[in-house]
Amino acid sequence: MSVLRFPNPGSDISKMIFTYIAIFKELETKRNFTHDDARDAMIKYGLVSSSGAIGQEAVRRSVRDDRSRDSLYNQHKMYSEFYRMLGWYKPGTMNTNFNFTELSSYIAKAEQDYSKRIFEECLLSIVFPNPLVENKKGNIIRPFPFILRLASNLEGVIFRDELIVAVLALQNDTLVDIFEKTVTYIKDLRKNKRKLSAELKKLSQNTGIQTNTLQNYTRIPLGSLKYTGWFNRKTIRGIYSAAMTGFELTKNGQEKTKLLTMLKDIRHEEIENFDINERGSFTLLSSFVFMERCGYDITNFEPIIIDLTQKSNNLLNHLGIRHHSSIFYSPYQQATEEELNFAKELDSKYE
DNA sequence: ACCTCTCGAAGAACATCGCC
DNA sequence: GGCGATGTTCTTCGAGAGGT
Repeated sequence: MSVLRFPNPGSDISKMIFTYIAIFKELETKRNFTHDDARDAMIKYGLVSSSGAIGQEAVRRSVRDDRSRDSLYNQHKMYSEFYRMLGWYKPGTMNTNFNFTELSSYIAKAEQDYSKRIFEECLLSIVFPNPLVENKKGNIIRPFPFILRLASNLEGVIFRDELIVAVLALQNDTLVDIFEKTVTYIKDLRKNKRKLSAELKKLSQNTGIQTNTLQNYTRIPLGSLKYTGWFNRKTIRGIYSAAMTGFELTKNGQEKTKLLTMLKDIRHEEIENFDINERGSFTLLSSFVFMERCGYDITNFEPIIIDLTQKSNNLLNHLGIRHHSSIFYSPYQQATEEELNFAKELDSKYE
């Protein structure tokens, strides 16, 4: 039994995006930038504080001999975990330095609306396992589509602690009937609040993780549900015995859920046995689909897309994909370095 | 080969505020 | 007045660098 862990740098998503753009602007040309480099960029824009101070004073107060106790260092460390999940950072030469992914320039240079759409797509594409973030626990899950689907099958509402016991604690979301089982599980919990609390406590005991900490894990997920406008946070009465803060699907969220049902959720494991020509072509193809879903016009690339579809034909058939628009796969978050390099080279040949 | 020590990743907790 | 959200700070642990 293990729990999917999200870092807890905060829950203000727009700030995290703004921070990313600031870091990108400062370090765009730097290869293998470190936590300290990024910290300096954050400081420059007044985006972090430490011990009640900002700017260089914050740096001064934050620095410890033991780096693991350095608060600003830790802040960026947690940001970096999330950016990696989103496919915005990729590992550099070491575990402690980073490079920007292809997406970075789109995010930083995009109009406000585009950066939000890119965030949404990346959020939906967060999936474990993946090559960017190690997850030692081994949970297999694409959490956000699962959450949307759950809510829409449960009176349009989901609660924080349900998210922990039913989603973060889920071991494998690809098992047959797992979705239906999870719905039933939550319906049963909803008979009374004590049952939910008991489940949370049980999970805490089984995993050795404090309930406090488990709740820390939900900050980014819940912040994201709000930021995207898929959910509203409000006091919900009538589901549990007492009134409780919950998250209610908006019209926006309902539409997104519906859209997702038409897509084929692809995990890297399903394609890893194909040869690199197929995988590389598919990687490039999926990047066009990804950008289109972010709102970019790709009609000019139609001939390339047709060619790539042919080149990855076996793979697409294997997945049961008839048209590229149903591909639900983020190359920035799921593809290996080998596949990305192949795709890049292929792309340059088309120009 | 084994030992030691450092450091970063991961994990946990504290502090405070606002709201029901 | 208690709960939840959030920003911030503190703790644990194991990998691996470097010494013997």
